Amino acid sequence: MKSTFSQRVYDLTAKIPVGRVSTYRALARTLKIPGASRAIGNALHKNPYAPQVPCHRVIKSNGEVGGFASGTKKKIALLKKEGVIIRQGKIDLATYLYEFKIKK
DNA sequence: ACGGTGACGCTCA
DNA sequence: TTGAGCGCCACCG
Repeated sequence: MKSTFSQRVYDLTAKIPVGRVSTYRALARTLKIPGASRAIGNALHKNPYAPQVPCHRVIKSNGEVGGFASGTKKKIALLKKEGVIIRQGKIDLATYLYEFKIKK
């Protein structure tokens, strides 16, 4: 369906299951635009589908929570509630990272 | 149409 | 390992 880059980001983000997280980088790769990691953050920042799109489940590729419109602290708190254990503001990607199916 | 900004990523020192 | 710089793409004014 014709939609903007951001729209696809929201769609993928909404597919992230509870207790799991994804990275800006992973989303960009899924959209076939590996270098659009920054644009991902930009899209989620505006995120018009707030409760519908769990943008707090999207973190940086290095495991850091990254940023959040309501505050990084809030983001971490939400993730912890979801069952994600965070250490030093970092998340275990090997344990919680959710990988999307990369279309080819 | 143009330029600046931004919830990032990677390389180099 | 930590810190700083450059490059990336999409959106807003």
